[in-house]
Amino acid sequence: MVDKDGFTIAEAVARCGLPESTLRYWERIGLVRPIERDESSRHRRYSHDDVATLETLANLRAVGLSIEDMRTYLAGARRGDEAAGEQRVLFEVHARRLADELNALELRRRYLDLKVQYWSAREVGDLDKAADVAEELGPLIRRINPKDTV
Amino acid sequence: MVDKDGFTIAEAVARCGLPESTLRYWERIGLVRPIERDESSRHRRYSHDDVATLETLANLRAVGLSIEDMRTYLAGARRGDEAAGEQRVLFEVHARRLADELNALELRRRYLDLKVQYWSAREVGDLDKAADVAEELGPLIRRINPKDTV
DNA sequence: TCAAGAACCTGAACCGCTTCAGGTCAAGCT
DNA sequence: AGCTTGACCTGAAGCGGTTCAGGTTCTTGA
Repeated sequence: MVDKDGFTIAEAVARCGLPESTLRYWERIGLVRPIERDESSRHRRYSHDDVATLETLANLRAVGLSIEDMRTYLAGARRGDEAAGEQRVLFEVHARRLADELNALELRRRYLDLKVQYWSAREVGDLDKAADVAEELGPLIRRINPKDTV
Repeated sequence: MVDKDGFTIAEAVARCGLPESTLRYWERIGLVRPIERDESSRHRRYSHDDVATLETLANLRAVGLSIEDMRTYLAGARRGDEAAGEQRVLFEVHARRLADELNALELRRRYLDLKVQYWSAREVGDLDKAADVAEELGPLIRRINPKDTV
């Protein structure tokens, strides 16, 4: 703890919650600008600013933005109010996508619950119940995977 | 429509809803057994059984099973009642995982909604509202990404 | 019957990372 | 000074597919 003029990669990881490998990868592909290096060791030294960016990107990734969308967002954030409309649209699109995913996920959870019940019934040899559950599965499957017509 | 002793890959796709590329990929890695070929053209001909397996796998993939889990499942399904306990556990694990994902997704949706509100406020120059929304974002971010301490 | 276009084929490259192998560097113990 | 341990480095390969390039084969309609 001598100079303290930058965070090590481990410290950056502790702050943004992303794996080291991802930090290196994002730098490699130019999503974040090249990180300064310690003169002697050539190890990365993250600035406060770098870490703030990573924190934001971590959230954006968590909600499902693609690399390209994150690039777009960063560019828009740099332009400020001028790009506010585009930023709003970007987030609206993803909010919408997430709402859809939420519905799909709820169905899938029900499907898995039924699968548990089905194999549970077979486990204890209750074939009547197994048949009942299998019948419940049919209509659900069609809603999960509409192409599945069986 | 001469012989009708098997489905073409396009027909299989229509039934299971998976992309062609995935069908070829799963065959390549041995998740599904090698599909019979038409003698003259070498094109794949899927049996009824093949298609039924693909339909099931499509559902399992949709709910998030890994390739390895799907292999395990197929092996268990072949063993029948004897493996019922293992199958139940497999599905319980995934049902649990999905329930957790559902909670996380709900939080993320709220995060995106706030992001929309934030940029919407900036778009119309309502800085007070933008600041209010930004303040609401803080605690939410900590719940989405606990490592994010800013 | 022959040419065009659709459907299919394979192998390789790409995506967004993660993992692994093999090597460098800094700090602490002996 | 030498040695170990741990953090860090790079480049390459792996994962689960998807996409693309380049080449057959099937179908169809003029």
